[in-house]
Amino acid sequence: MAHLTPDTQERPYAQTLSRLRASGLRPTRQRLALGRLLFDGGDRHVTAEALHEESQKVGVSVSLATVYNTLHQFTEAGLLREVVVDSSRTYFDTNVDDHHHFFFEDDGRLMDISGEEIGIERLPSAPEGTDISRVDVIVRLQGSSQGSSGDR
Amino acid sequence: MAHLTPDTQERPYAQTLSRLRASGLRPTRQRLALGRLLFDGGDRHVTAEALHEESQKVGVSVSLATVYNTLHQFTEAGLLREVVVDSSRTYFDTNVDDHHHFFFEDDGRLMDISGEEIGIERLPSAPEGTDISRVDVIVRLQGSSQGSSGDR
DNA sequence: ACGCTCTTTAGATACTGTCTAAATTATTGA
DNA sequence: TCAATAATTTAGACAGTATCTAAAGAGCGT
Repeated sequence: MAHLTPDTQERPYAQTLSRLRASGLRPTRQRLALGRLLFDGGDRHVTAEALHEESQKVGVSVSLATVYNTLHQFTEAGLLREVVVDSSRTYFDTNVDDHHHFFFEDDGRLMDISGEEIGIERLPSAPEGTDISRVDVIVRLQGSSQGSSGDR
Repeated sequence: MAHLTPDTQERPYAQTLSRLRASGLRPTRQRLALGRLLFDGGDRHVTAEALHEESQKVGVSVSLATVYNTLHQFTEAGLLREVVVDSSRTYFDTNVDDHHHFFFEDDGRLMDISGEEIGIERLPSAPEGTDISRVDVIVRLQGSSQGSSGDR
């Protein structure tokens, strides 16, 4: 539990660099830049499009295809987790610990619910021949009256 | 609880007809046909594409646009529920009671988990200014070794 | 049957995401 | 350091799901 090393301030790419190495991914300019955006400064929920835009704003030129590639590679490497809450967008979560989500239906935002904050009892056993790969709990919310961050 | 009137055999469209009337939707040929496919014979999980194909197989000509329209209208009317488990497809569930789902990741099938079979404790309260519209629990499964019904 | 309104429809359009083949970049060994 | 090799990036084509448009068709009250 608890977050990993946040030596963020000092050597910006150190964290991402070691993660890439551990996953056998070459530390390219693009992956380092995206990794920095993703992993520096707390948990995040991003879509490919959003991350792509963000990287452009920060002045890093990365193609959309690479953003998709990278997000999937990071996911395979266990650095990210896919969250399915909206059938038109795929979200990636930098928090890969056991946890669940609030989903603000009004503006498409996600918020973590830590694994301890929620409990499931009487989970039925998996059908013959299958194994449970994950249990997702999504608490859908409506009526957000805060015109906060993410716009649409 | 328990399912609603299954006088299915006798007057095939009676059930759909009354549902349409109750929702203020005109009982058109298309809606009746789709309603029959959906509501006769137990709970179902369908995608728009699948329902479209199915209607063609049964010899009912319905455009894809109409299938989408109808599924959404039925959902608004509370006759169907949308289930989000896969970011590339939208599933519609004819079971609108409180319940959850098994999702077979291998073949994209869904299976209901009744509301009683699962229990949630310690649900965190909704953030300021929001209300919980629904809580979805998705139990993702892998390794189905049964080449049963739905193929892909 | 008439007319008003709701529905349906084909086809265009939008959008997310993937694929391809060529150019670029990282890595390795000399 | 340099070239050879392999991984990576990229633009643009492509695929799939879903929506939109405007015109034709069908239900319903009178």
